[in-house]
Amino acid sequence: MPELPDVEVFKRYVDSTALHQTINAVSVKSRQILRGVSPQTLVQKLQGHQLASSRRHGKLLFLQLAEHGGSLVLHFGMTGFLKYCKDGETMPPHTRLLLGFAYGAYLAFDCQRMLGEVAFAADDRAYIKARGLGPDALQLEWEPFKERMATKRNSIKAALMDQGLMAGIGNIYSDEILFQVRLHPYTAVNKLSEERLHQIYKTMKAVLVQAIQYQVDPTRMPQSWLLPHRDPRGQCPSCGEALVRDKVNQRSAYLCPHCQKQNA
DNA sequence: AAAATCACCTGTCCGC
DNA sequence: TGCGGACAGGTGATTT
Repeated sequence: MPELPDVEVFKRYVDSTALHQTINAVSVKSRQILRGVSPQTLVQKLQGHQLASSRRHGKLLFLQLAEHGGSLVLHFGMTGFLKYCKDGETMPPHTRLLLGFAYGAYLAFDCQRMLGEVAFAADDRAYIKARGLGPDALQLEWEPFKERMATKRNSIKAALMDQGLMAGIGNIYSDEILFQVRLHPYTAVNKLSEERLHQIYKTMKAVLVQAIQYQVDPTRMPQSWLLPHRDPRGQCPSCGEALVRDKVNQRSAYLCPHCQKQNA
């Protein structure tokens, strides 16, 4: 679930629910998801403070404390999500971190597979740099996009998902972008014309922006998109041919063998 | 230096 | 019905 559009939806969810409330309880349910911070330190940094603002970079969500107090950093792995629970609502089943607010509400970070991470950053920019992340995919301009792609020789799908090149795109949305530009995921980046690369860039932006507008819900997305059909038994919404599941970088890549030819 | 491979977790679904 | 294995929208460390 949690690629750039998903995390953006999480950000807006937090913005509309959990900001500007004093945190009066911090509960680490699974130490294992903490990255580079002890439970004690996390409690000390958060307890008695408020989440003042939020910022997303790629798939990372920074929940910023007021007055240079640093940020709680959330990475959602493959199964992470947030749930703001009002008084009486039960927390989700795999809650790993729980922030309790006044009046009984709380914010739960649920992460079934434990591949998510909770960290603390004194400085967001420094943290992003230390993690080796490239620019956010929605902030990246065409020229730097082109220059960064020019250093790559591997497949276009792997390049789109390379978080060091740019941050935010994962397996699902790389498939969607490549479907919409009718390009085979194996295609080598250095075989692409500048014109083709520009199409990819424009499509990437459009897909990410629209996915957020659709609340990352495939049932709201146009039937002409790949996502609503991205299933082993799915059919291409353009030509009706059966979709194929292939492997790129150990990940499942869905594509239409008729519409997405290499060298096209 | 970049690209491929494996490892890390939990839960579900598929095929024999 | 039962069980092993593949698979799931993540990344990091290690090897090539």
